[in-house]
Amino acid sequence: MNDMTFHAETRAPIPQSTAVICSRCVARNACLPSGIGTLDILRLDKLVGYRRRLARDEVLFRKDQPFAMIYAVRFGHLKSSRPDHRGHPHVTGFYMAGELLGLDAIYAGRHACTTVALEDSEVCEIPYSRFQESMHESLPLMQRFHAALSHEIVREQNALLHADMSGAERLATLLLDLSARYAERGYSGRRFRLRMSRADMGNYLGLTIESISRLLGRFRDEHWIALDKREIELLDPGRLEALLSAAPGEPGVSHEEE
Amino acid sequence: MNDMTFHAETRAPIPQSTAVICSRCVARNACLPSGIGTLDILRLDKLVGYRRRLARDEVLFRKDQPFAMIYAVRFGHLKSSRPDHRGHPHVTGFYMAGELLGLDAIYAGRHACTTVALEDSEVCEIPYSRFQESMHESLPLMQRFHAALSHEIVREQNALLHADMSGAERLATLLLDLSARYAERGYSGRRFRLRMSRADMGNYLGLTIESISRLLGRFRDEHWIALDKREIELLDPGRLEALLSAAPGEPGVSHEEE
DNA sequence: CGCTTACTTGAGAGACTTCAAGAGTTGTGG
DNA sequence: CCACAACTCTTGAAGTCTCTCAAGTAAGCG
Repeated sequence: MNDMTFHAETRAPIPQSTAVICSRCVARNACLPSGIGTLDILRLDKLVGYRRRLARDEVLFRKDQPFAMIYAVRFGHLKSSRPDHRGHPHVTGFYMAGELLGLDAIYAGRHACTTVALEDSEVCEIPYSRFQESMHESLPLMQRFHAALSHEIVREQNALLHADMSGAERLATLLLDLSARYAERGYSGRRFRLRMSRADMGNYLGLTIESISRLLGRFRDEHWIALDKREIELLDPGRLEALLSAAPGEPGVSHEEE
Repeated sequence: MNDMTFHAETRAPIPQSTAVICSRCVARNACLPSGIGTLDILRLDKLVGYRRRLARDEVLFRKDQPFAMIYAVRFGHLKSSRPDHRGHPHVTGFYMAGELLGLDAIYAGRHACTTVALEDSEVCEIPYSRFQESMHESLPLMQRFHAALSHEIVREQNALLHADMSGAERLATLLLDLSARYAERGYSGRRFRLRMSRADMGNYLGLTIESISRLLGRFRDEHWIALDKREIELLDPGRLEALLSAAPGEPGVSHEEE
């Protein structure tokens, strides 16, 4: 449960940059090094010379800032948000070890969202222009990056499916998504800590904080989850999945087509 | 109004493949050739040797099909959809001239959505492996492609902001988005034809067909739009934008931050 | 230990959905 | 070329879900 926790005695002045080696990174299997050869990992090592520590609530980059770096999460958790049409911030995603940040900035040359640390975290800085040169030299590296970009598109599409889901379904989706991502990283997908506030969850899912609270309470009462503050245990993941697959009166058959 | 209309006498047997020249394509400014040099456009020409015609309702590719090509829309309109957690298809986007299709397939090597033509349309086929080789040779081409991928991420994020919007706001967003994309392409952003059914609009926005119908009716009654079947004219785009920027009792100031 | 922040819980209001029916379009075959 | 069938869209009424408003409790931080 206390897996990915990072204890910082100080919160303000934190060492800024230290050398890093991808091939030994705990996040390597979820990150750019995944699936590429030793030679290309060495290339990454030279590229990713520095990492950056962030205290909780510290901003990694702000919307509209000029784009220069992409970032890979080493440990900790971050959230991205961008103003909606009303100017209110809307959470667009949560990020954990191995995931890439800043990809949405390539298009316009400026960051499309603001990203802050949900807890003390560390990210690798990858200068984008040098990264481009490396990709130009290494086809596998380029392919790996394209896959990462494509993956991000698919993830956004998944989030898009929330549109006509009920509150319970949306919350179940988030819990199962987090669970799967922890499991992918070798952590428990059954017990984990919700790094974000109820407000962030609600904002991300398009629900109010009160609805989140009530839904979590309902899930707890149904014994689908156990809950203690932000510690959560999925007692019956199957029921959560069932929430999604079967609608009232509908079989869970996957018939697509328009 | 009849701008992008394509008349096909026959609907079943359609010529499948013809040579194409990017530098003369009407969609070039919205497509891959945009912003790259003449030399690289020639490179694209050699790459994009063939195009494919689609009759209305014809499937371009299906979810889970092996990924081999990306596609660029020459003319016409298409929609992508993927099954939601209930197995019902959910529209993930509408595509028009110059836009790229199939980007979400790079990650898994299989298409993540099913894409069909909303009307008679034509797309360019770009063999992905050969495209990769070209990008490996040409840095500008690679950069252009990264921008396209990043753009797609931003677009998905925009759609994601729908989460806590009212039905009226969602519909206004779609109408203004379509309007802007037509304007970008040199067509009227004020009068255009809705290529998709009310059902598709509702599905995309997470609303029922009845809600779409009622909302369009309300917009018409308020004289914000004129409507005749699927022909629409934005009589007062400012009011539609106002719907989005100012919430009941809220100034439209853009204060971000968590 | 007191204040701020995070979360929980309750009651009423509003928005969208669901169910149901009807009108308008489009396409096809006689 | 018209008539019927299928499909798309519109409109109405009741129901449900989530939001809004309002306290109140618990936890974290100085």
